[in-house]
Amino acid sequence: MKASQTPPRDTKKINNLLEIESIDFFVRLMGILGMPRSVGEIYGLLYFSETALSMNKIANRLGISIGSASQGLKTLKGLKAIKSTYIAGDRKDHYLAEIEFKKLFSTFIKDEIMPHLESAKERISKMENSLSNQEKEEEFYIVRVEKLKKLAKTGSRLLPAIAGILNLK
Amino acid sequence: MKASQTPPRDTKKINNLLEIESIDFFVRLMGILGMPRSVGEIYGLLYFSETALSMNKIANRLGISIGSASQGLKTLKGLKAIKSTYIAGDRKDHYLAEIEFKKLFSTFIKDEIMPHLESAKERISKMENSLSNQEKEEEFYIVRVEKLKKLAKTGSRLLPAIAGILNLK
DNA sequence: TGCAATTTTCATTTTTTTTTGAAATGTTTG
DNA sequence: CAAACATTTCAAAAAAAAATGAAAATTGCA
Repeated sequence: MKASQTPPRDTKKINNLLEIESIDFFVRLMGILGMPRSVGEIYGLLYFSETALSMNKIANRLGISIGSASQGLKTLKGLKAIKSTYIAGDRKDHYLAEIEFKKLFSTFIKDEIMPHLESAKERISKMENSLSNQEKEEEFYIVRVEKLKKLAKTGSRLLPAIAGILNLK
Repeated sequence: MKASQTPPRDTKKINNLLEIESIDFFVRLMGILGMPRSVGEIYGLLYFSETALSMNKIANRLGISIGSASQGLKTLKGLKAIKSTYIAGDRKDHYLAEIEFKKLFSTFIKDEIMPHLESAKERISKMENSLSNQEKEEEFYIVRVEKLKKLAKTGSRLLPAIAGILNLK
C-alpha cells in the first residue's frame, strides 16, 4: 500500500538537523505522489540549500549513486520542481529548488493524472460497447455506465480546477 | 514511478469482455491511489456484478489467493468502497460494490491524506525550531519556512473542500 | 459446547520497483 | 580535435511491495 514510516537512509554526509527534517518531509510528500525516495531526498536537500548544487555534490551529500541522482534530477526537471543555473567558471550544471509548489502540483496533475482520464474515457466507451443488447436495456448496467461517465466528467472538471486554484495562490 | 501498462494477470476464470475492461479500469484507478492490483481487481469485478459475491468466489474468479482476497476486501471495506450483504441460508459474507465513488474518494482523502498533513505540520515546526538564531533572521530561511506553512494550510483547506464537493455530486 | 466452515494472519516466496555503477554518450575547452 | 570532465543509459543487484498458502483465530449453528 504505502509505507507510513520513513526509516532514514544511512546518510553519512547529511548532519544538519534542518536538512534531515527537510529531506524526511519531502521524501514523504513525494511518496504520496508515487515518486521514489531519491526524488524526495534530492528535492529536500535542495529546498534548504542557499547555493545551487551540482549533481555530484547532491549524490555525495545524500550518499546515493550518480545514476540515481541523474534519474531523480530528470524527474524533478519534468515536474518543474527544480531549475538549473549557470555558475561562472564551472562546467557542471547546478540545481536550485523551485519553491513554488503550485508548479509542482499543477505539472503533476497535468502530466501524471490527466492522461489517465483521457484513456479512462476510451475505456468507458469500450465497456458500453461490450454490453449485449439485453444488458443495454437493464437498469443495472445503465446505472453503472452512467456512474463511470459521471466520474470521468467530474475528474475532467475538478482536476484542472484544482490546478487552476493552485496557480492563483 | 508508476507503471503505465497493465498487462492482465492470467485470469482463467474471467472471460467476459465487460469484466475484463472493468477490472482493467479499476486496477488503474486504484493504482493512482497507490492501491495494489488485487484491490482494483476485486472492485472491478464487483462493480459489474449483479449478485453479491463471497470471498471464495472472488478469489476463484480472479485467480488470486484467499489471503490476497481477504486483504483486498479489508482495504476496500476501509475505503467504504464495498458493502457486505447477508444472503439467506449462507454463512459466508457476500460483497457488493458501493457505486458512489464520492464515498471512496472522500474516505481516501480523510484517511490516507489528511493524517499526512497533520504530521507535516509538526515536522514544519521542527524545522522552524532547528533554525539557528542567525538563520532565523535570514530572508532565505524565513521564506522557505513560510512556503511550507502555506503549503500545509492550502492542503488543509483544499482537501476537505474537494471531499465536500464530491459529497454534493 | 463442539465442530465445521469461513476468515484472518503472517512467514515465506514472488514480483515489481528502485538503486547501483560501469560503459556509452555527450560536452567543453586547451 | 583530443582529452578531460559530465551526464545518461541500462543490465544487474538490492530493496520494497504484494501475493501466497498454511496455520491460527473466529464464527455460527447443530
